[in-house]
Amino acid sequence: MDTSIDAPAQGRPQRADARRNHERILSAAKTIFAEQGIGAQMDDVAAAAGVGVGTVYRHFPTKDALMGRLVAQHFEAIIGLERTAMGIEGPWDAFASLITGGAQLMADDAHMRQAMLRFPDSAWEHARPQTATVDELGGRVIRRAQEAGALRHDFSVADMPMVMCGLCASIDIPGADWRKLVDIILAGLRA
Amino acid sequence: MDTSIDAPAQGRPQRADARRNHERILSAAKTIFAEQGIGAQMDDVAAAAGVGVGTVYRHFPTKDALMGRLVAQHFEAIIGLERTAMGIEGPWDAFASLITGGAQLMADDAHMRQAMLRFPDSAWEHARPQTATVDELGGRVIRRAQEAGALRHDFSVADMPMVMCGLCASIDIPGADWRKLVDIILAGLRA
DNA sequence: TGAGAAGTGGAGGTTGAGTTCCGGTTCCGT
DNA sequence: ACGGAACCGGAACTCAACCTCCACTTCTCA
Repeated sequence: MDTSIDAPAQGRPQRADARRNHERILSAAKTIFAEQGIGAQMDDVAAAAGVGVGTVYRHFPTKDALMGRLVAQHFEAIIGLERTAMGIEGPWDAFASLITGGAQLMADDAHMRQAMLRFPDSAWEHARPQTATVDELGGRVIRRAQEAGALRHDFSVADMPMVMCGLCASIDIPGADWRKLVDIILAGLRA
Repeated sequence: MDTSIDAPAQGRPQRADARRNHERILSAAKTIFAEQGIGAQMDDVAAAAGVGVGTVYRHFPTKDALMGRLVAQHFEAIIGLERTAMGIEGPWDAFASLITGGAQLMADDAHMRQAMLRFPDSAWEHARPQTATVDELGGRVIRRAQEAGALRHDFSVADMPMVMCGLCASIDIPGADWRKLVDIILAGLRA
């Protein structure tokens, strides 16, 4: 995954051990936040990465920044989903794959759910560039489905977070089947 | 609203000022939590009730207990909604009023949303009796709509939390119109 | 290989929110 | 009116979590 965002923009390159630690922290943070949710502590992340807290703070100036980087990573996954969707022939199928795929992505990743529902806005700021791309590509998939007369015309990219957040919240409900909600929402979205 | 749950079960009755303060705290807590969400502080609740923190803790042993009592109150509101729904003639209209009304109830109350999405199970314990009734009445409304052939047959009471949580999460998305999601879900639920 | 820049670790400072404690006050039965 | 039980208030305690600081270690370049 591209780490250039976190590396210093100029000057001499990061030392090898620093680069290694950066990756370890990111990977540990993902696991820890997925397991313990937003309440996970920086000390835990540091321990899981086999590193001191000070090192974590050297790489990410604040907890928000660390969480933000994780959000950004997840949005990169969604961008991948969108590119795949754009390659699908049927306009409706492409759109449906976006919803289903997005839900599946969240179902597989507790951290992403936490991010969607509980991360403070301040953490989302760090993922601005990614969210912009997500909106741009998502908009295209939506427009194509609408032009084919398959998708409700009053649905827009701005409504995607609402739908995805809704699905996201439902995944954590014990004893509920989120696939049924995907089904219901897709049925409700058909033109 | 019934306060007997919080009053001591036996012994001499509460003093008049204590009873008065109990109500004031509950009412202030509702406002404060609705405005500020789960992050609201006990000191703020006390201030809004025109009372010291000590008094708040005399009436509710912990923040969880106070929040739990509020959750219970909200479920009582939902029970009211269900009774109203049972009086509506059209089986589908009755069901739709439940979804719409429940969403509206949550839209009006940030505390309820916080509770749905973020409360620890420990706080929900305080609302057990109410949730049981909610399920019982909700089940009747759902069954009636299904018997009339208006509602998908694979939908059950167990799916209600999923739908409501989904709606709930979407309400907090900035720039989104949750009424549209209600519309989409209802369209998807029609048989 | 050695100098010094870059990086590390983790004890402890700081802050903020929940809870306790107890001297003072208010209510109620006699 | 009065005694005492119940109740009140809010300063202070406690505890947990984020973040800082700096003595020490590791890497890199000449």
